[in-house]
Amino acid sequence: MPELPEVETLKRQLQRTIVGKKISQVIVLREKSFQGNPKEIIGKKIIEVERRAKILIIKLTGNLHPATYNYLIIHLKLTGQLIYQSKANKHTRVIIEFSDKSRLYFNDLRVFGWIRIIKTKNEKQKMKNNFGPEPFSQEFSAGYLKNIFSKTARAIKLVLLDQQLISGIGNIYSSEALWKAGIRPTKQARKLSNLEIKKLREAIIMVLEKGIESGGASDNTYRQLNGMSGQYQKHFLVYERDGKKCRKCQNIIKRIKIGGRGTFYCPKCQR
DNA sequence: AGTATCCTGGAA
DNA sequence: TTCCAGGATACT
Repeated sequence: MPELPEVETLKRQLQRTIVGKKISQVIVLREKSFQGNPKEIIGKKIIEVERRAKILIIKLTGNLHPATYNYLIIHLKLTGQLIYQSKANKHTRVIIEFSDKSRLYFNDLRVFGWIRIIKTKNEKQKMKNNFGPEPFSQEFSAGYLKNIFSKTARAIKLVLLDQQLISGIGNIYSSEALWKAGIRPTKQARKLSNLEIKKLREAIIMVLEKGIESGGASDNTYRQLNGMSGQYQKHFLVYERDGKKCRKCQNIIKRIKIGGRGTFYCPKCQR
């Protein structure tokens, strides 16, 4: 579930909570959830926390030259949670303990998520370069979208989910943005008009901003760093509203599948 | 471009 | 008991 707004919420909360702390212990309860040797990060301090697409990057002190750093890369995938000062439950996969005895719990019901150690800035940069532009960046312009859309016959919904083309949009916010822009999710990307592209770009930025303001969407497993739910699910425009009335035109919202993913739209006002 | 797959648990 | 789920990738 965690998409850009959910991961950004955690990034901001981690930044003001764990920066400066020293890792004293790493407990791996499920091998698959931690890639690399957990002993390698013991004794290291958290320098800063950043986000790229749906990934968290925690910068750590290195152990050789002062200018070398290590990085912890975290992908929450569908059901990952990062909770600070909680206690373990049956879905806890990794516990990171700091020297002040406070703890960060990585819970992940479906075990698709992971934590990974990256040892060089170069490797981190390479990882970051695999993603398309961030929606809040200058690069994410109508011109850029027009260019990538023109090259594909895929449905617009699938293009929005493609992390190599655009960073951070997942199943929830793609449905939300397409509804706001009045575009049918099945429409071929290359067939969008300039006006539709402009509207879609603005809609994407607006729904992601609203998501961040709401602390993310917690209709299911997502939680903020303190364990509390996000609130965006209370503001869903179309997502999970199948069978209900469209908020714009009162028509009934439909649910279909695109690329195997549940997709919600209004047949009347999304063309 | 479409489907299976990694896992677990809740809903149907 | 079967079906389905917010991500991403490896297949055909």
